[in-house]
Amino acid sequence: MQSPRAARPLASPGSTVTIKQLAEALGVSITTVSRALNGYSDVGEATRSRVVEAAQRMGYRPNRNAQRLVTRKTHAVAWVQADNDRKFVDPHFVEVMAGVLRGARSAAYDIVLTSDTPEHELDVYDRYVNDNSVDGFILDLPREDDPRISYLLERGRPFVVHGRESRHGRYGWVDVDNYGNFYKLARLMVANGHRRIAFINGDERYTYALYRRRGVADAIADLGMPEQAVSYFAAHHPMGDAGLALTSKALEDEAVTAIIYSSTLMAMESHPAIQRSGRALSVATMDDELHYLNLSPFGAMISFVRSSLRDAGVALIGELLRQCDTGGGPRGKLIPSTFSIVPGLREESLALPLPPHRL
Amino acid sequence: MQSPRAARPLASPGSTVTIKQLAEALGVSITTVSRALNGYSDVGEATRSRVVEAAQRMGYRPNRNAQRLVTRKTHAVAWVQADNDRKFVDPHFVEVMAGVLRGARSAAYDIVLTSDTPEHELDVYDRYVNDNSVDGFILDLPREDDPRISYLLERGRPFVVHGRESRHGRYGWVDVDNYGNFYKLARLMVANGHRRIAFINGDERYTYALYRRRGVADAIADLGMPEQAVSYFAAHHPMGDAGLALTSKALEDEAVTAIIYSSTLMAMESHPAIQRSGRALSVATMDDELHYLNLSPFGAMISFVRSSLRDAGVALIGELLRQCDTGGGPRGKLIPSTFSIVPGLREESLALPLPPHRL
DNA sequence: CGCATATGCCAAAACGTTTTAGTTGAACTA
DNA sequence: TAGTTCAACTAAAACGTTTTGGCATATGCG
Repeated sequence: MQSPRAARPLASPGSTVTIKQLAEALGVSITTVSRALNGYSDVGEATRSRVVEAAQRMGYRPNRNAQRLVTRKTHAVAWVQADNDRKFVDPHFVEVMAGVLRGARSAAYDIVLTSDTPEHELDVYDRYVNDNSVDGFILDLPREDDPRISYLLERGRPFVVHGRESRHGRYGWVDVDNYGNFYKLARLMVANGHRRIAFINGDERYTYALYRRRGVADAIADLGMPEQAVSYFAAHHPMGDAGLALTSKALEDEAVTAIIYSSTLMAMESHPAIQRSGRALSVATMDDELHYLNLSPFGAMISFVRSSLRDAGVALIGELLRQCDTGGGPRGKLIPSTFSIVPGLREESLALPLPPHRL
Repeated sequence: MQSPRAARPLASPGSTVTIKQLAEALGVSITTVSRALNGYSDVGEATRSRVVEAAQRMGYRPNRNAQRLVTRKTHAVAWVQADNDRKFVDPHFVEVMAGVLRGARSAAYDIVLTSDTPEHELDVYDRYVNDNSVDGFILDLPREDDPRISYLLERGRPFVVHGRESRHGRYGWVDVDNYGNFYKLARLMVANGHRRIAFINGDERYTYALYRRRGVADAIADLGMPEQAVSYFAAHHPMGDAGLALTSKALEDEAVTAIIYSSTLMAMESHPAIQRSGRALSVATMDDELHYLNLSPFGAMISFVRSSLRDAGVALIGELLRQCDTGGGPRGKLIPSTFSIVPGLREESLALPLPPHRL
C-alpha cells in the first residue's frame, strides 16, 4: 500500500535550501545556478549538469513566491464557485473539475478554488486581478450579459467560459451545442408522432437552459406545429426533488406522450413515477456522463444525447493556458455530442440538417 | 538548453498601484503606509485615515506574492485530490468541499486544488512543502498507516485529516464515528430479530470502511452471534453499479433478511432490485446528506444514520486554520450523527451504551 | 600577431512587500 | 534644568528569485 519512493529525494525536515546556498555549495554564482536550471544556453554543459545534480541532491525548490514576484506569472488560475446552495452542490461541477485538474497538472498549473460573496459577485475577481494571485479565470454557468465577462474583458485578463452568452464579443469558451441538441431531440419526438411534449428544463436564468429551450421552441415552430405542442417547465435547480415535482405536474396533462429532460438526474429520479403512471411515454434527456451514475438500467428506456463534461474540463483549462502561456487571442471550442436512441424509435430525423442557429 | 524564456522587461508599467506610489502621493514613507494599513499602533490617527482613504481611492491592493515572500505565510491551503477515476468522481467530495470553501472564505484563505500523480503520491506534497505554495494541507480518505500523514508529521507542517487512522499519534482530524454508527446499526438489526444480515461496505482499503466493518463485526460478536450471521461485501468504490451488483450477490442467500449499506448511493440504486425480489428486507444505510439527493421517497423504507459532510468540511478548515494561525497543537473533532429509523422497527437498542472502542 | 567573436560566467539591480532599528521632537518627571 | 519617556514617523535591510549588462578567457580568421 505504501507508494513507491519518489525519484527525487524528499527534502530533509526543517531545511529549505535556497538558490544562494546552492550556489555557494557549488562555488558558482547565483546567476549561473538560475540560468542553468532554467535552460539558458549560456551555461557550460559541465556546469549545468553539476548544478542540476546538486539541486536534485540537496532538494532545492525555487521559492514559488519569489518567482511569482519577479516574473509576474503565478502559474495558477482561479475557479470561483458561486456560493448559493443551489449551484454549489451541483454534481456536474465535480465532473468538469476532474477534467480541469487533469489538464492543469500536466501543465504544472494550480487551481485556486474559492467562493464568492453572493451579493458582491465581482469582488473576488477584482481582488485576484489586482493582487496578482492568479494568471486567469475559469467561469462556469454564464448568464446572459454576464457581469463577470464584462469585468474580465474590461481588465484584459485571460479567462475562459464554460458555456456561452450572446451579449459580448470575443472571449474564450468551451461549450456543447445546447440549442442544436435540443432542437434535434424535439424534432425526434415530433418525427415519432408525438404531438404533446413536456420539456423539463434547468434554471433558465443560465444560458445553457435558455438555449435549450430555444432549440425546442424553434424546432416546434419550424415543423409547423402549434406552440402548445410543448409545455415548458423550468427547475430552479436541477437537483433535489425538482425533477420529480415537475414530472408530476407534466403528467397531469393526459395528452402528454413524451418528456424531454434537461438533465439525467431529473430523468432518473422521475423514472419510478413514470413507470407507476402506466403510460407509454417516450423519454429523452441530456447525459453529461456523470461518472458515478450508472445509466445502464436506463439504456433501453431513455434516449440520450451525450457529451462529456470531463472533456469540457480538459478543453477549458487547455484554452485558458493557451491564452496565458502564448498570449494568444481567445478561441471557442464546441464539445461534440452523440445520440443514443432507445430501440424502436425512428431516428432518421437526427441526420437532417439544422437551420442556421438563431441564438 | 531548449527554450530560453522570452526576455521581458522587469519594470512592466503596470496599471496596478504599489505601496511606493501610494506613499509618494501621500508624502509619507512606505513604512508608514504599511503600518497604517496593517493596523499598527505607532501611526497617528489622522495619518492612518488619510492612508486608508487614499488606498481605497487609488485602488491599492498589496501584491500577494511580495507579501507571501516576506511573511512566509500564503493564506492558502492545499487539497490534493487523488487522480484515480474511482476517488475523484466521488460526489461526496463536492459536499465536503462546499463546507471547506465556506469556512475558507470567511477566514480569507484560498484553497489550492490539485491532483497527485498516482504512482508518486507524495511528490506534490513535497513540492508544496518546499516551495512555499501553501501553509497547510487537507487530507481526505486516509488509509491505515497513511504515508501522507507520516510525511507531513515528519515535516511538521499543519494538516488535518478527514477521517482517522490508528498508526500515527497526534494529528488534527475531523471524523464521524464510523465504528460506533455501524455497531449500532448491526445491533439494531439483531435486536429486531434478524439473524442473517448482509453488509455492503465501501472500499476497505480506506479506514472509514474498515472501521465500519469492525463495528458490525464487534456488534455481532458482543451479542454472542456466530460470525456467519453477517455476510460481508466490499465495493471497490461506492459508485457506479457496485451497489447493485453486490446486492444481487447478497440476495442469492435466501436467508438474508436485512441489508446494511455503507452509502446511500448504493442503497438507492439497489432499491428497485430489492423491491422486485418481493422479499421483506430491512434496509439501513449511512446518509452523508448529499445535497442533491432527494431521499424523501425512501424515508419510509430505509433507516438512516445521518451525518453532515458539509459540517465536516467547515470543521476541517476550522481546525486547519487554527493550527496555521495560532500555531496551536492538533485536535480531533467528532461530527455528530443522528438516527432516523423506519416506522415499525424497535429502536430501544440505539440507546444502549457502546462498549469501549476497540479500533 | 592582432582583432573580432564566441563562450562561460558573474555582480548588481530589480520585483513589492514587511520588519528592524532606529530618529526626531514634545511632553512628562525628578 | 536635565533626564526620561512617549508618540509618530522613517531609512534600510531583509525575503529569494530572475534578468541585465558586462567581463574575462578561449577560439577563429586574415
